[in-house]
Amino acid sequence: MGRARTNPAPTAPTTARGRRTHDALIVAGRQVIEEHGWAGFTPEAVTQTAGVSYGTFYTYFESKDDLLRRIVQAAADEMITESLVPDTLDDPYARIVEANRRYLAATGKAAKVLRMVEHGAYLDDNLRGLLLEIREFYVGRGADGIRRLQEAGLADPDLDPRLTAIALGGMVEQVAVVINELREPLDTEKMVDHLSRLWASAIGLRAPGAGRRIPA
Amino acid sequence: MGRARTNPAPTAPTTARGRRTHDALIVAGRQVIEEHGWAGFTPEAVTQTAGVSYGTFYTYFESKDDLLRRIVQAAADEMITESLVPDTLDDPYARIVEANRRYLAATGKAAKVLRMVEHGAYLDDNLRGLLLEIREFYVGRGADGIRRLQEAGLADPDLDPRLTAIALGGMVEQVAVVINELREPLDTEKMVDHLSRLWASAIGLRAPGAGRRIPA
Amino acid sequence: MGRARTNPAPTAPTTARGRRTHDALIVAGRQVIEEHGWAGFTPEAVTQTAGVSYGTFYTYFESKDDLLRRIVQAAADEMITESLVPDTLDDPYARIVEANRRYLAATGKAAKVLRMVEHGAYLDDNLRGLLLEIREFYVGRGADGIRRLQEAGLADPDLDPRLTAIALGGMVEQVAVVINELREPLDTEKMVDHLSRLWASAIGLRAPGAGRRIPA
Amino acid sequence: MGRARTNPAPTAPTTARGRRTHDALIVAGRQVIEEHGWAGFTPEAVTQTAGVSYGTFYTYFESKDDLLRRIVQAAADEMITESLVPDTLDDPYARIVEANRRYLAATGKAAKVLRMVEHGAYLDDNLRGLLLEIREFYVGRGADGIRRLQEAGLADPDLDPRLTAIALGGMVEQVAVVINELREPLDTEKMVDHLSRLWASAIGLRAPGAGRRIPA
DNA sequence: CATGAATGAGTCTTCATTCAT
DNA sequence: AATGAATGAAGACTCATTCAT
Repeated sequence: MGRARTNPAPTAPTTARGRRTHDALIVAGRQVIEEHGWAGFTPEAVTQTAGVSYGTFYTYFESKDDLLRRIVQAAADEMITESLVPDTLDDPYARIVEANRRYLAATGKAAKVLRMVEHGAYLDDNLRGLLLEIREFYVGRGADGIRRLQEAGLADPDLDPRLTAIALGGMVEQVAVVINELREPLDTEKMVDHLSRLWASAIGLRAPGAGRRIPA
Repeated sequence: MGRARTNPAPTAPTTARGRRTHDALIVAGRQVIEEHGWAGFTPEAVTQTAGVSYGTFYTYFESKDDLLRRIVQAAADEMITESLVPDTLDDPYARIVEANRRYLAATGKAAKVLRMVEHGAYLDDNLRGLLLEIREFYVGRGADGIRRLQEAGLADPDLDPRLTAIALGGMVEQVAVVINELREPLDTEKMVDHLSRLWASAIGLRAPGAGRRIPA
Repeated sequence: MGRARTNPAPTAPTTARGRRTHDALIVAGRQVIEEHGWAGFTPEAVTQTAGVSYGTFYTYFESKDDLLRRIVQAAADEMITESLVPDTLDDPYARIVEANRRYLAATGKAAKVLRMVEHGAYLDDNLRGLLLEIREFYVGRGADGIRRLQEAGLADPDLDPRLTAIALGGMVEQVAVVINELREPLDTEKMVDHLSRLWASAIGLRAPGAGRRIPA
Repeated sequence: MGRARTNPAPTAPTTARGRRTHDALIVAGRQVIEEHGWAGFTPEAVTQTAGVSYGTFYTYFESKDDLLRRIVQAAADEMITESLVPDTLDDPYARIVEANRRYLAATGKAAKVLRMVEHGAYLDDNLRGLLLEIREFYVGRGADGIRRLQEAGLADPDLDPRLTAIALGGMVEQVAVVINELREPLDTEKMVDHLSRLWASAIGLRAPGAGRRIPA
């Protein structure tokens, strides 16, 4: 982390055994960081969990941060994949519900790592970039959705789609944090319901035909 | 070896000089943590910034964590004080606007420390407690406001006040983070407007007499 | 901050090199404590004496006290082993002479460490325990010997074996201190002779057949 | 303790107030060392116990060791004074009993400090000198007594008075340690009786007229 | 490739002593 | 004289990284 490096730069593993060790380290790294947090995330702990020797760590990773970045990247990919709402779902409100449900679920698995890593984000530009990418994915998706609804006359046209997406996305994100980390005992399904109704009301979502704004 | 602590337990300074040094250390501590983050927050950095010798740190603080707690406590107090909305403000929507404006402003000054410290919250119960207290203040205040509006027939009675406060409070909190840390160039006043409109619409806030409260 | 220990808990070395370093540290530790006393016994001094880097200390020992305990344990074992009087020696007086001679000799090698460590004994329960064990070994052995002589009608039956062993054992112990530490120039062999005669007379040891046991 | 000194050398207090403070510090020092041991013996603790400010310490004492020396000197004087056996006591055995009783008693009050200080004796020549002086007092007195008894035909003439005094004096000294520090629950009066009988038997003390060696 | 020992700068904390008031 | 704040060298321990085998 800032020392000049004289070590051979790790190369992509060429043998099957190498691949296995490499992957085992990533899995172990994630497990360690989830179970013991940032402070417990040491090469020693990771290699021990992976069942390999200490030195092997630097055969595959340039540094602790290198492994961390890979873990975060994997967690981010996973989270985004799991958050995708199928195109087949047409009803706007149903899409909101589904997006929220999936976000809270995805978050339960991957966001632990992401949150834990946020501290590091103040120091490492690569990590900061990764986190921004994830955020951008959600904000962009939210903004697109809102814009489409506005164009369809289903949402308040005075709202700036991006600002609105940042705000409402933040709402869901923060609730995920509360659920997953502060362990306030919340009923997830009830929360999904509230989040969705709040989101819909906030943008003035109107059912195409009906007078009722929000389905009871 | 289990040696008992023999060092003077820090006491409140009795002389003016002592008071000055003590305060300088708290100021320096906050500055250091804001500029260099948790990782840069060392007794050495703090004393150097304050222009005193290393040992002086322990004249006033039991430990690094002791200072940290005081800084966080001060930041929390400051933040909450600055967030209070005057009782003289009666109009519900105006209160929402004011609360949001103040929150974003307070956050700009104090939340930097709080955010930076959140990582520590995974480890230290005192800090975690402090952060939870702050959150509880905002959640409680939000929930009370919503409940009152519901009782006055001005807000959607189907919403659980606490869940709603957590969600909408989270929205504002997260936006504050985005503004203050990720430095996405956002127009704060415009954001206050959006947050307030979203919050109001979300809970279905209705002007007592008029048909629609939110300006089109 | 209550960070959990993340450093590798020292394990027994698995390689020859590791064994060598480990042993070198123990040897160096004993040397340091003998030459510079408790106050000079620092990880830095020990590693420098052993010719390894500072950090290596903690590869093998959990703490300074950990090494200290091992040194003391080794010294204690060594001392007790060297103090054993062969069972083949039958004559009671000859056994007393032999025990004293061996004690003074053993003490010359090991007691330096033990004495130096006594100060620590006021603080650390493990060390205190070790020292008590050693004392108990000698007191127990002495008391047994006296009891047997009493039963054989060879020693004053009015003496409490344990009290007597504590007293006479203390005599030999203290003389060892004087010889080894205060460096009063004493003729060891002459001292052994005196100690043995005093011990024998004190318990009223009588040769089975003869009138007086102690040579005039 | 080895640093060049630039402080004004403390002078003997001239005012009554100064005298009082000076004495209070010595008393407090002894109390601290007895209650909290060597490790707790800090200028801070001493001044606090004496109820004066930290800096006052160096008004009266050059250093921590300076105070320590004065404490030890006082304890030594006290111990020796209390150990004196009145000249009016004529009977040799009674004198032995009295000397042992007084030694154990004196030791209970003063030896705590002395023992605790022995560690320092390895470092500081002044202290070592003080301890040697005390020892010499007892050894000399013991040797004189033995010599007189030998000259009176009451003790084994083959014993070297000095070696014997060292040995038997060591016996009593060590027993005092056991009683006072290791807190083996021993009946002091019974121990005095044993020590005296052992001492008398050891030197072959004979009652002037009688055949019995040791009075029952 | 794997192993595990070695490295040493860095961290927090202590405390005898000095100094300004 | 007294006060109590200031000093800073030194101590124990950590841990990311390197290296010999």
